Amino acid sequence: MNRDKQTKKTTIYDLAALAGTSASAVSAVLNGNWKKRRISSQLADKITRLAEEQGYAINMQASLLRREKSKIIGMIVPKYDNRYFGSIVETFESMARERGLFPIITCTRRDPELEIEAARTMLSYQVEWLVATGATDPDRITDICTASGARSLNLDLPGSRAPSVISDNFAGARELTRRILANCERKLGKASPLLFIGGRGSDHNTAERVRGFRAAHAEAGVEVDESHILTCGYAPEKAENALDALASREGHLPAGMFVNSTISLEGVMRWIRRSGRYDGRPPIIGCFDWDPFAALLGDDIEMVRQDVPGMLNAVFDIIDRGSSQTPLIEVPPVFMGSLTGRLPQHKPLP
Amino acid sequence: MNRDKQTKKTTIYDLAALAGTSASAVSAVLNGNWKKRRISSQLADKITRLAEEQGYAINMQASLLRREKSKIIGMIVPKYDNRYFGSIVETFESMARERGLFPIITCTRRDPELEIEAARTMLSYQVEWLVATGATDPDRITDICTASGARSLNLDLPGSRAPSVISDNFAGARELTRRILANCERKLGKASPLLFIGGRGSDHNTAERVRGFRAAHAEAGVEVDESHILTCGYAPEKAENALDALASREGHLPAGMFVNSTISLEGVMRWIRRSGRYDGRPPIIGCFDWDPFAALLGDDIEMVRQDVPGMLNAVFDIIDRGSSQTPLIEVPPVFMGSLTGRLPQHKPLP
DNA sequence: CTACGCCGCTCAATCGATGTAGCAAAAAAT
DNA sequence: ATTTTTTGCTACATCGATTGAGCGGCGTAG
Repeated sequence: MNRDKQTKKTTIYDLAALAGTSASAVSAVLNGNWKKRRISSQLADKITRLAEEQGYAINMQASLLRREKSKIIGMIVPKYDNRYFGSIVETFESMARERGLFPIITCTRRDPELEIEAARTMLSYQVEWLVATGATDPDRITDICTASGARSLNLDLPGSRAPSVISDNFAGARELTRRILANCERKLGKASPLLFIGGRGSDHNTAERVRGFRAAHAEAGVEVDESHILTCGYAPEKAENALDALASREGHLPAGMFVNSTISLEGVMRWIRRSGRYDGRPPIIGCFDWDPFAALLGDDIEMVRQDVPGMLNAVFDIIDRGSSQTPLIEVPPVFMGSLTGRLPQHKPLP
Repeated sequence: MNRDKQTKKTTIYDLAALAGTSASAVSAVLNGNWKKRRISSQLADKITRLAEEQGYAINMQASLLRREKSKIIGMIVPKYDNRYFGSIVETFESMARERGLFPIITCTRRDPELEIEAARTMLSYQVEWLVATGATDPDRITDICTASGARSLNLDLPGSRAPSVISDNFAGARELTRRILANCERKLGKASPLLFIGGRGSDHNTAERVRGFRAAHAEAGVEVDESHILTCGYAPEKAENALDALASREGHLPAGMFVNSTISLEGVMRWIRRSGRYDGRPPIIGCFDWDPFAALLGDDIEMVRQDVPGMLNAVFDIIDRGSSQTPLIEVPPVFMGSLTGRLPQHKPLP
């Protein structure tokens, strides 16, 4: 066990040699159960000091190989480039760390292949839990995890074989639509049917939001124009193209819009600027998602903010309890003005 | 080596038993060097098929413990909540994966303690490289890495003991300032000294940007007002507070502003709305950083976009070459209109 | 004076994958 | 027919940390 200072890393065997003791003692001291193993505090101190001096860092690979629990928790996310997912990832990381778990996160760029590959890779690293955020095929991921003895959990988009935590898309969308309709009425004298743009028609969230959109129209006695429901996908360009197509086939454009995400809103805003079709009388806009700058764009653009801390509290509740049911938890989103407060923080551990 | 189907994971020993062969053969087949080890293709096929059937996933902890290289690459970032860092992380991940490296990323919330702790944790996981993004004390991280035989590399903020890849802050800020001054002149008839807001006076980037800011003023023959250089920190609230303080002590506010990041811009925009001090004649704004919505805010808010793909190309050039010099690489940022194109993608591997 | 227990530690097996060394059988060379 | 080479595989040590079992020595009770 002779090692060059620079090249090789210090191991417990090196420390044992230096301290004139055994590797077991060093291990026991450094992982904190030296009391249980009846190591004297003199020896403990000596070993601790030596470890410090030598800049010892445990080899997790070795440690995890031996232990039964890895304390690693994985998350896959579609993108990092908006506030919603950014905030999910940041909150997830700090809540995981609070619990002594090591978070590993991977961005799958909305690529179904990559989602599966990422899940497999994470299982190779022995994750105990995998949180699949906005996954295209959550049940597939659940199956892969189950086969490897890991637990999985869906966030943002629900699956049927693992617990799912999502926004209350129906109620959120209904309330958002109400507000846009009210703004229309206030500004234009009367409520007129809105445009729905963005999202995939096939995904649960978009379907629920369309349902809320319809419900609010029905309440207000306004008839929905079916050709104005444009679930064209999430990318900004897709929204732009959809609007181009709509504008070229219709002379009259809707006075108000329900935009299904900030990603789509990016395309919508660009199109409004570029096309000049709304010059003078900008459309009344509501967006299912929040962004600090987007919130400042119009005079009163309505934004629903998904309650990220609330959703992650629910996620970690499930993890902490380790329950094996598969509930669908719907967290109400929050309505907030552009200049007012912030979301509550996630609740710290007791 | 008898295992319950559900609870325990399949290992190469299980597969060996099923195939009636040895663990070495299984290992050789599954990691692809069975030709070299002279395993017959019949056996290889059989093992591959069995692995597939059993849903075998390699135990990376065991594999990495045995191998000399981990192929793990770490990155620490201050925040996920803006486009700059989001894009850095996303590009980093995909470039790492292209090279067969496994990226692990941690967000340190601009907390110096957490930076160090995160670095140590990553070293425990045997990272071969650690990219410290926007670190408060990059050299400390370099030292910790060196002590463990890992390489490190600074991104966004430079250090002195490891290679650093940063934006060309001086030239970028000078050009941005020129443009803001030109916009002032165009709109107001004459160029007047600008306000500089955001960033930490102590950090390299802010210092360089202030230098560029001064250089452009000097070129234009405009004198800088020293009391209008507000390096108040990055958080939105800090910018708001600084503007409050400025407004309460001065009657006349600057006609134009150089905002040091989108984070600070968030506070600046909120303040402008809230205070009403600029009603009617909004300030001419330039921002050192880019955000799609912020770009749409004013009529022509100037934004410099840091060349993230370019910076990460430089980062991975260093990693690929494995050179041990410590250069400071300054990547020119890009000026782009709010409605025009996108940054070039990172260059794929040959 | 023996017996029993506690203290403070060490030994050695183990986790799963890897790779070197080596072995038996078949094929090729002499 | 014997030697050499090649083929196709197995045995075993190894990576570093963990942990159950166990072992001397000392103190104390009987």
